[in-house]
Amino acid sequence: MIILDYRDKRPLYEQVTEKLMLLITGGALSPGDRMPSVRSLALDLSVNPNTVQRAYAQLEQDGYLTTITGRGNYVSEKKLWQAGHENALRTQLKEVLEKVRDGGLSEEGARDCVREVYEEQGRMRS
Amino acid sequence: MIILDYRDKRPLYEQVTEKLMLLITGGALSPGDRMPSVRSLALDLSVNPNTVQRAYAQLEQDGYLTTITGRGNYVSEKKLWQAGHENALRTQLKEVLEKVRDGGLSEEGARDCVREVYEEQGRMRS
DNA sequence: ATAGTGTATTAAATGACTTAATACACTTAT
DNA sequence: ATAAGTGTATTAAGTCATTTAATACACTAT
Repeated sequence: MIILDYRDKRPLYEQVTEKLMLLITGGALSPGDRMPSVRSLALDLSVNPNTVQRAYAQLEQDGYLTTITGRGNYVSEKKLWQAGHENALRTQLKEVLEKVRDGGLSEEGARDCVREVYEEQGRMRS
Repeated sequence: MIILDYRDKRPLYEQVTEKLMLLITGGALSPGDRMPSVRSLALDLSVNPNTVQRAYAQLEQDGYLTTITGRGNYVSEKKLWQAGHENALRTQLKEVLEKVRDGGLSEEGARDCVREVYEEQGRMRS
């Protein structure tokens, strides 16, 4: 379900959080779907239950999951995370744009990057 | 000369490296200019000399500084870092673009962000 | 010679992350 | 009711990168 990258400098719980989020927003997991239990996912990833717990807690905080004690974690309705997700993406992009803009990259240069990256997506679909 | 942000999660040496780099690429420091000594900058920033040394070493590695043992660190000629700098900015931007693209942000959404951020720059100039 | 450079090394302190071992309350199925 | 499986919380220990501290050495300029 998930593959962890131990060369990545980011903490494990952050990787788990991000990958699960992508499975949800990408539609691989649908609203109402039950998530694997904290313990079982920890076993799958060869990771401590606390680490998975931390990821689940973050995902619930951000509206992607709804937790029911004793039952499990369930993917939330789209309306609960859609807006926040879109906003987070834009904020993330803008922060880097401000950084590279201050670093001297021209608006044209930035547009080039956008074009290249989204052309790349086109190739992936074919 | 530099103000450190202790709320920033990134290590100090990384902040110092980035800020000095911006002073160089931004033209506040010109090729040939002598940098403050490792010890004096460390005093200025209330930071350990090792931390400054690490920043200087990174800047030399990336071509922004030329080090002469016993004399000091000097801002390198533009040709030594110009290309690498431009490339680093593009790579940095592209990595985030791929991330938000995979997260579901449309190409139009990305273009909006570019427009907004560079409009912001226009306002700063006035 | 003396003072100021960059550089290197070793030791200790700090803090975030991770693992480990439990424990408890709740829900479901038997 | 009992047992198994949930989420949740706590405490302790270990790991690792970062940072500080204290030196030491080679080089350069005055």
